[in-house]
Amino acid sequence: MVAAEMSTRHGERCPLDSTLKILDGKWKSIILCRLMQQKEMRYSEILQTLSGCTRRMLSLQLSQLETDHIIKKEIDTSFVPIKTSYHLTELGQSLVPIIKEMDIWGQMYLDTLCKIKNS
Amino acid sequence: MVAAEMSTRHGERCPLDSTLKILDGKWKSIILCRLMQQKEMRYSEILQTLSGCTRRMLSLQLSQLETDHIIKKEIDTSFVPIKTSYHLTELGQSLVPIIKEMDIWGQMYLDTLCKIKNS
DNA sequence: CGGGATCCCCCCAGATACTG
DNA sequence: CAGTATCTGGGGGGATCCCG
Repeated sequence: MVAAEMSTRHGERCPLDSTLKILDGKWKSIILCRLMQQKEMRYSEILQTLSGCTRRMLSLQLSQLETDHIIKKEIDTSFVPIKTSYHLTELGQSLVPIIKEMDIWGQMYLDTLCKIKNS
Repeated sequence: MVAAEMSTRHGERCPLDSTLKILDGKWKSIILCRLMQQKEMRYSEILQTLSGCTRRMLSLQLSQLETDHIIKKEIDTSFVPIKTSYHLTELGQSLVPIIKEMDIWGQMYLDTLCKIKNS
C-alpha cells in the first residue's frame, strides 16, 4: 500500500505514518537522494547508480513515488527508443529539507554508535 | 535487521537509510509518539493505546528500538508481578524534532492530497 | 505482568523471460 | 530503452501456547 491509499480509518495513527509510508521501500530513499542531486534523470541513469536494484524493483518504487505525487514522469515518444525522465514534484521538493535533516541525523547516529561500540 | 546492525558495506546508501531503518516497523512511529507525549510508560500501558497490536509485535518493536539505543527499558523486580517501563534515551530525544517535522509535513501532505482529489 | 517459543500463512522481492 | 508477466522462496507478522 502506498501512502496515497491511506484513509482516515487509520485515524489513531499519526500523520507521521503518511510521511514514513512515502519513504518506505527498499530503494525510495536513495532514489530521492539522486533526484535531489540531479533534478532530471533517465530511468536507466537511475538504475546504474543503484547497484543491486532490479528493473522490476525500480519500476515499482518509481511508480509508487509517482502515485504518491512525489515525483513526476515525463515520456518522450517522438523518437524510438522511448525516453523517459523523472523529477521531483513541488510536493516532493517540500520533502527535501526533512530528508536532509534525516540524513544529517543518520550520520550523527552512526558516529554515536561507533563511540558506544568502542567504549 | 535493525539499524544498529547496518555496516559500512552499505556505503553507497545514504545515512538517511539508518534513520529510516530505526523508524521502520509497523508500530515504531506510534510507539515513539506515545513516549514523546508521556515520557515513562509501562508495557501494558503502551499496548492499550495500540489497537490491533499483539503482545508479540509490541515486544519485537520495543526490543528493536532498545537495540538501536532509541529507548531504554527499566525493570523493577523488587515486586511480583514484575514491572517494566520504557522511556526515550538521549539519542531518542534527539530524534524528536525530526519526528515532529515529519508529523507536520504528513498533515500538510494529507491536506494536499485531499485538494488534489477534489479538483 | 511481561514476555518468549513455535507454527503457519501470505506477501515482498529476486530471477527470468517477454514486449511496445 | 523502459518497462510488464510469471513463477518461486524467504521472511514478516498473526495466532496460540508456555513461562518466570
